[in-house]
This record gives sequence, structure tokens and C-alpha cells, in this order.
Amino acid sequence: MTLNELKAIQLAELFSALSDANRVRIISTLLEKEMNVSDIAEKTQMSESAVSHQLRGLRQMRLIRGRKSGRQVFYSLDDDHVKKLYLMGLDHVKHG
Amino acid sequence: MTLNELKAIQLAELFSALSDANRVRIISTLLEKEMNVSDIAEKTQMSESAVSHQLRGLRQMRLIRGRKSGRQVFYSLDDDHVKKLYLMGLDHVKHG
DNA sequence: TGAATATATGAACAAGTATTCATATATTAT
DNA sequence: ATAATATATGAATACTTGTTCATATATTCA
Repeated sequence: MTLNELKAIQLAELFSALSDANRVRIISTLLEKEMNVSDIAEKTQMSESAVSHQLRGLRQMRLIRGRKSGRQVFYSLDDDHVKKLYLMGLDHVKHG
Repeated sequence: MTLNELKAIQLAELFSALSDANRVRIISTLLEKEMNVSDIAEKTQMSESAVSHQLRGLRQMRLIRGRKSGRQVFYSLDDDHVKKLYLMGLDHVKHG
């Protein structure tokens, strides 16, 4: 039952990926539908560069994935875990 | 459906609380049963001071709660959300 | 090929966070 | 009251992380 060190680090990294309000807003935006970088930037009121940097971290943690189409990249949530983590967190914040 | 700024910040703070390997190990330790500070320190191989500092943050996020008994304080997970968040994160890390 | 557009990246600085050490508070026992 | 034990806290330092600006890569169109 005891957590090994590698898993502890990986878990911490996963939660780190969601530990910034801008990234949370990006995830929230992607809950509805896939979106390209400039749309995400507009929706979240961030610079495209900042968005791109943040997307990179989210990609590395496999929270989102990108689908390239021409010169645009459409991002969406990687799997259902992400949505569940987000919603459970929101639930805790709301009535925790 | 759009997340307001306050909620985004609160969510980020919640995930921040889980974004450190030492805190994750503390949570993991408390999954089994409530435990006092020095036991947590021993289990996680941290100094008691470091544990106490981390417990403070976890308490503030209402991820854990303390029950005072004499001069000891027994900590346990605050509610079921926390366990679910942890387990879902672990699931993502394992087969994500 | 060259210009325009979408995204990504590197480096530098600013801001936030964890750990350590010293000290403080609280509780119990003598 | 004093000593001993458990936990908490403050300040300082070291570390990590986010943002910005400049530049790079990739794709499309003329």
C-alpha cells in the first residue's frame, strides 16, 4: 500500500500540471470542445506564447493532446481521467 | 459553463496542495489511517518541522484535518474527495 | 521562391515555494 | 513551577516555475 518514490513524483507532477489558474482555465475551455492555440489564447485572455508554453506542460503530462491540421493545432483533453479530476476538484472547491 | 476567475484560482490552489511529492506521500500515508506528526515524519522520512509546514498547507486546503489528543495531533484525510482525487491521479499515472 | 500565418522554443527575469534552523506554544508529568 | 515532549511558526536561503520578448520552425498561398 505504500507509495513508491517514483509514483509519488509522477503524481506530484500530474497535479502540478493543474496547479496554475491559467492552465485550469485552459482545461476548462477544452472541456467543451477541441480548440486551436489562438482561440484558447483569446478565450483565456493570455498571449499565444504563454498559452503555447502552458500547453507544452499539459501535453507532457498527457492531460491534453494536439491534432495538427494544416498550420493549426487543435487541442483536446487527452482522456476521461482529466475531466474527472477537474470535476472532482471543482466539486471539492464548491462544497468541500 | 465558463469557469470564473475565483474558481480557477481555488482549483489551482487545490491541485497545488497535491503538487509536491512529499505532500503526496503524506496523503498516501493518511489513506490507511490517521497518524500523528512524528509518525508521519518517520513514515515519509521528513523532518518534523518540514512535515508540520506541509500539513499546514494541506489543512488550509481542507485536504486533511487534525484531531488534538493531549499533546499529539492526529491527522486524517478531510473527506472522500481527497481519496478519490488521489486515486484517480494514481490511475492516470499508472495507465494514463 | 518569398511572404504571411500558426505555433513552438530559448533565455532572462520575476514571483512563488520548500527546507532548514532556531524558537515558540501547548500539554503532561514530576 | 520546572522539565520533557509534541507540534507549530518565522526568517533566511535555495530552488522551482511562469511570463515576456525575441526568434525559430512549419505550413499555406501567391
